[in-house]
Amino acid sequence: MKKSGQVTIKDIAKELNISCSTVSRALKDFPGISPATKKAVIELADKYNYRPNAIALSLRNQKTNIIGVVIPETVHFFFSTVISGIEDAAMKEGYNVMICQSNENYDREGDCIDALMSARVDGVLVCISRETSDLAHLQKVVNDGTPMVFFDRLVEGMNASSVIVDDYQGAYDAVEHLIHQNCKNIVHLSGPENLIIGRKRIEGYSSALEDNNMPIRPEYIVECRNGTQEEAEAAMDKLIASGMPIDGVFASNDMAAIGALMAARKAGIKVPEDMAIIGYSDWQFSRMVEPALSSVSQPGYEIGKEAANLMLQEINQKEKQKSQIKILDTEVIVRASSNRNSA
Amino acid sequence: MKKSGQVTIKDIAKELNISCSTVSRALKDFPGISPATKKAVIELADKYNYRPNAIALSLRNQKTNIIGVVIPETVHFFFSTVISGIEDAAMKEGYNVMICQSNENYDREGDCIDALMSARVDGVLVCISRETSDLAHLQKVVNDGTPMVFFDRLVEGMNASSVIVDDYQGAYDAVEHLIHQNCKNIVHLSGPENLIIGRKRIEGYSSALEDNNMPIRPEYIVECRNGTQEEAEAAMDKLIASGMPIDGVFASNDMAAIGALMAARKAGIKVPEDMAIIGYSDWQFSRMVEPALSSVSQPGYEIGKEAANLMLQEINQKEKQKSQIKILDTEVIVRASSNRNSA
DNA sequence: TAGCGTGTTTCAAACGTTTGCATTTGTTTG
DNA sequence: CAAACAAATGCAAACGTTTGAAACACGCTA
Repeated sequence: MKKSGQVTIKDIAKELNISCSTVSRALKDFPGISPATKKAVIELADKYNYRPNAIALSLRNQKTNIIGVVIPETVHFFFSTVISGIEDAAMKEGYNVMICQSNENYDREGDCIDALMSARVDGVLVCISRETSDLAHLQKVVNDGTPMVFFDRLVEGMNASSVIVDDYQGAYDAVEHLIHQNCKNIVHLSGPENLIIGRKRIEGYSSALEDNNMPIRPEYIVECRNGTQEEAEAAMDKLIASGMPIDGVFASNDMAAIGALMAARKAGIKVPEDMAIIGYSDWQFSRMVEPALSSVSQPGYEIGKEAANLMLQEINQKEKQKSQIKILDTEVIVRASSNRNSA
Repeated sequence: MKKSGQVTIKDIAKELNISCSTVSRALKDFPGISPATKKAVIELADKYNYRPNAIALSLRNQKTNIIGVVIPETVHFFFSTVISGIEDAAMKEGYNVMICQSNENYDREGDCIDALMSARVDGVLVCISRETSDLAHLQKVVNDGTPMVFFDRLVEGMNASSVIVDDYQGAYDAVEHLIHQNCKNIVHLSGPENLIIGRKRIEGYSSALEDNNMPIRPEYIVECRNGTQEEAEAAMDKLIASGMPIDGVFASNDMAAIGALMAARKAGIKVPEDMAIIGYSDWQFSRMVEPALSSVSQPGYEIGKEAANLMLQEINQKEKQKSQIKILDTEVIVRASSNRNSA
């Protein structure tokens, strides 16, 4: 018996006075091992709770069966849902997942990448941080021949696949919904504009107005970089105070939408009667606020699952395929905050 | 130049016509390497973006610098907050984190443990699933000499430390708060009773009543195993329909509290005037419902941080210390749903 | 010239596993 | 009885890194 640590093939070999090769083959049910030996090995392995050393295997096979994930924050409902999807898809194929959070910080994103590359993960799934515009650290990854897949936030000009939602269409649908609710002056609380995701939503917002013969007013597009409730609330306070006849708000995330809700409440503006509000992401709490918040739902779990599967596919084929973009559909969830029909 | 994959010490050695040992020592700034060699090695390593192979290091050092985490679900606000705390504490000490979610499932918890042990993580942090009562799979971990620390959900009878919140006190404080709000008939929507955590809350609930000379009525303690809104709502529907004069609810989690809120709303019972409600965990959305939900806040980030630090401490000392239990304080956050003073 | 010291470098083993090839055993056949 | 064969097992190298010990080249002294 060993004093500490897990048993190895060596330990078993020594105890049975046979060689490592034999033990290895016995455990994998190779032909050419006598039934007696096989039995003895398996019994001992079982008794000592033998588990193959994944480290040694990784070194020999040049393959860790780990996929790395770089994510802005784990603590957001959407992202943790994505992780859940990744986890399930990976585990199903015998892969483990190593997660690093960048905290939306460029430098830390670099550290995460370094750590994962050092760990020799078989591939990395990344959702770039808000701060990231220089892609050198990511370019190194593909240069080293490590598969990479982006999720949620599209990254262009790089030979890597992406799994995203149709942000343009989601925004378009949300704004059109507001128009159908008879909104005439719709404000867009936008996300950071350096993310393609944010620009797509602005485009969707603009197109929906255009297609419905409504003017696009630049002063109605307000950037909320951090996407916090406070930020959005302050922005709305200002808009309301300015006397603009706002009767609709499309926020680029649910926190911002709640901020708008709070601002409206403070100003005595009735939601949805005087102002219809819709958010983005359909966070868990969205249905619980009063009035329940309409939102554009993004299929977080599916994004994670699709991204992981795309990754596994790339890992398993030797030749690098052309990178692809997988676009998942969003869905407008109409709740009380924008529903004037039943009001 | 290599065709693919990351460069190794060998590649550098070959290109400079020196031995691996020299390269290794040059990179670590060992004495006894000529300045010229040192310079050449470092330059080449830099040029090729050399990163030490953590796998090889792990194998040699018998140490992976990875800590494993087994968590019921990543997609809950509380748990993702814990993960965030673990991540930060680990990263600060140069450790990576490998996360497996058990989905509150016993078998899958076993698979997670197996995967992590196979990966030879230096220690595991675990929050056992609701289903877990047999501890054999965890016992194997400590038998193998791998440090283990439990968090959030206490596990007794095992030589491992735990980081938990003072659930007894949290429940006690919550119930006493309701009593101070003049509640006379307080219901407890309890969690699953096989978790110590659930029992502690029942004890806290009971003690608070006792200490205030109020009767403990078994029919006022209703188990909500799954902790979902629907389950709690149904339970409350039944209690309300039975005609019991309930004027206070202490729920063992915020979802259940929301369920109670919904049931009250349906029944035309005013909150907090006719019924004061307080939840547990202080989820992010708790402050956003209407009326804003009172709750017992648990320091998720601190739990993660403390657990990780305890783990790192255990990893770094050769001799196994006596295991300890670290208890973090909860805090009653009073909001509209239980505040009758300003109402 | 042998001996010594110093500064620089290489050798070899180890970590745990797999696997092509070689070797050992035991049995059968010509 | 020797040769041929099959069955069972062992050897050794490889994956990338570190590190104690050994080796080398040099100049200096006795």
